[in-house]
Amino acid sequence: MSKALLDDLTWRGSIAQSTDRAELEKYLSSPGASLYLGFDPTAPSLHIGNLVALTLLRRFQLAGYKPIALVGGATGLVGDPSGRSAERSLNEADLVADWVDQIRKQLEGFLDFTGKNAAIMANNLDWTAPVSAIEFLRDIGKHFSVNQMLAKDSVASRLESGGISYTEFSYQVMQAFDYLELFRRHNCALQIGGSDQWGNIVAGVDLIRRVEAKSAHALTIPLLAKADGTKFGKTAEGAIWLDPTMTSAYALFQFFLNSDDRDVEQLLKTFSFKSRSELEALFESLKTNPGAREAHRELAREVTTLLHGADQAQKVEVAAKALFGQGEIRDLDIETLKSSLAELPKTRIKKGEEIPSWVDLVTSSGVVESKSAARRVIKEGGAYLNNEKITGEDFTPKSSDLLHGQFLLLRKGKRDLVAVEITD
RNA sequence: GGUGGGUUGCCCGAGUGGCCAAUGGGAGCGGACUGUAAAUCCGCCGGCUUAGCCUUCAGUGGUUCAAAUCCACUACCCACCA
Repeated sequence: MSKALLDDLTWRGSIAQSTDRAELEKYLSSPGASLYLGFDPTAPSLHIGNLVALTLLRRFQLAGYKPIALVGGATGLVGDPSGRSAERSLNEADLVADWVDQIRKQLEGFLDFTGKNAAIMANNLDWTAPVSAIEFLRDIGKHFSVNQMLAKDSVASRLESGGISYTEFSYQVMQAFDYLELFRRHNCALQIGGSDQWGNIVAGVDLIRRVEAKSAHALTIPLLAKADGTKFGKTAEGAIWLDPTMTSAYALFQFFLNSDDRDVEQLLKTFSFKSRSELEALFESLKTNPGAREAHRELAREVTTLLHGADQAQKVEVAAKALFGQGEIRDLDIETLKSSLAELPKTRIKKGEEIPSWVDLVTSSGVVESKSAARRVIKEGGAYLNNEKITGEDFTPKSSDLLHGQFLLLRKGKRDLVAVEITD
């Protein structure tokens, strides 16, 4: 069981580093083995990058292990220096508390809290807040060597680039304390995380060995690297969020559908719960018939379904098909059109008001930043009304251009769509 | 504390009185090709009531017909010296 899982993870490229593999297998073979993964509240939602490790946690639960999802109500107040070239600015405590709630809800949707290996939700503020500074320094701090702390990547790189505050320097101790606490409370002896968390995780492994004289384990998953060298999950508009009010299901679907061919295999291995043979069939299709983008579509479909449900996933896929239409947009019946446009950003015009000129319409739709930019795009042939290229600057849409008398579909370039709706 | 250097458009970085909305590169955007991909090629890339006008080169004030470029002060950064 444990070996099969680890072999599968290895095939997926989901193991960056681990503590002794044989020992880890042994632990995973023991009854009731559990593992934990922590997230700090640094925003009101998790983002797609967080989903990498979260997916891994879910795999473990599906394989029969007990997952513990930890939200860093305490560590989020301090700030993790890992992967950061400069000091973080501290967030207000009540803001962080609010984010903890939001993230907790997202995590709850991702794991199963029933059954014999029901997931556990934890917040490190629960055990960190009651500890006094003196207790912390005597009981925990005493087990840490500053020499070793300084050697950690997260600290060493910061010492070279402008320094680090005592606050962030202490972060690894707090995370180690978390691991110790979960070890004590739930007998949890495996912590997983992104590969940037290795240093923080082994700090906990060391602490458990020193305090409890027991061995605990660490497993990290590689940070996703894109073929073009840019960071996964970031777009020009910002991060891809799991919260549908921050990144719509439609945008999420499009994000994955538009993946670089070279990245699709790794993305499927990372996020998909399909079997190895199913995935290999998709990789084959990617090679032999890349234009069909079957693998991209499955990827987009599966992630969207996982995060927003099958209904939503189905809807946005149908919408995308209709809007990028093989078919004629005017032929869509009103219901299909309406539900498709519902997935897009919207601009409204009051009924009875004149339809603005083409330049103004493109500007107010928000696909460009200024009128000058709108003029440029129009002149360059990048502005489309109802999927038809319109290059005339002095053009003004007429009421006969309205789809079903109340909608216009604007497009900038190949994929930037906006709906214009005439409202009462 | 002393001396010297720097602060330019999203980023890097040229420009040392007019020809500067400002060279070049990157990012971004549009087009062509294709597959809502990549690569490549072409174009764009401060704003506006767009053949013209307006506002930008850390900030403030000054010199000049004319300043990103000269002067003064302020703020921040860097280097060498103590």
